Amino acid sequence: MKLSTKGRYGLKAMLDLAIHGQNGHIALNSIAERQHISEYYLEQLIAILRKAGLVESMRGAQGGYMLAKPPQEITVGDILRTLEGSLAPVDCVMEDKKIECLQADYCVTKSIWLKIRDSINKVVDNITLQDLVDDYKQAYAQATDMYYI
Amino acid sequence: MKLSTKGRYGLKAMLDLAIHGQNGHIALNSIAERQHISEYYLEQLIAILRKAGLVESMRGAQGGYMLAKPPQEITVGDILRTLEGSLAPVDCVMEDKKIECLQADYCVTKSIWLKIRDSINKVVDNITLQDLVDDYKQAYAQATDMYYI
DNA sequence: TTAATTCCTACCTATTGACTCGGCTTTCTA
DNA sequence: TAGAAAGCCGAGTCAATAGGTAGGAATTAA
Repeated sequence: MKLSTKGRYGLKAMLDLAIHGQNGHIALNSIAERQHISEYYLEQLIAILRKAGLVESMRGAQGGYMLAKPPQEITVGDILRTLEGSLAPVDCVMEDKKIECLQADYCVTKSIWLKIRDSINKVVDNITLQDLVDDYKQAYAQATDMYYI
Repeated sequence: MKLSTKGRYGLKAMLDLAIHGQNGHIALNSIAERQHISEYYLEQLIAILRKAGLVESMRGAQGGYMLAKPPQEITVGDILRTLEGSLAPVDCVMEDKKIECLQADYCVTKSIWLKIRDSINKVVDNITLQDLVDDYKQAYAQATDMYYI
């Protein structure tokens, strides 16, 4: 029941963009450096976020990435589900599942998995990037660098 | 963020014991057969549950397993945490973690992970095996077999 | 034109999940 | 008291996945 680095790194990168990318694009390598993430690996993660419409890119010199929407319109849930897939604890209660379980009507544990899924979604859908930016600014009122996310 | 088969199979086995093991011990192979789980694999899982004090065993002919406590005193959380470890989404908020994260005071995402962990625990700690037995009996009022857990 | 940057695809490697197996020990029962 | 029926234990296997590397093509500002 662990989140992978995809979700954690991706959230770090998005928060980095929310903090440092208010005007103009940010190069991937500067995000990777600040957040101590492999640049090559982050490249793959941010491609997923781009295809999901959460970040915008600009190619070429002075290019980079920025948030596609204001940070108060991007939730932690958007980011985590984009990178991790459904946060359901078992496949049978994934939001986007194709095949309905034949035993669903008789299954007594399905309700447990549903409750877990919904409680996780409730948490992550009620925290926006702006909330995290605010927390960050409060914690670092006098600091200059952001290492700790 | 998926539960492994350890947690799912273990819960199935415990529910099987709660339903079929009211008087006397149940042989592992009969649980495995009813629940469609590899007997050899289940052996390893039930060993963990035994060491955690959730089931009791009896060796030798006519031996087997039974719940160590009444089903209303065993929660889904007890079972899942025994088999999966902490249900925390990241290591830094595991209940039993040894090393305190040095950046904990400054970390803005830690509060997210804590909320997720606590919301999962709240769900699973408030469902007992007896609750599941009741659900099962209601769903199967007229059925004889239990395949679907 | 060139340097900086994203985009895309393929590849690698260690770890883990999910079993499988063999042999030993214990205990009931005939 | 022998033998069958169970649990106990440790090792081995195999495929999938996580996490990361790498190379080169395309794009764009200066």
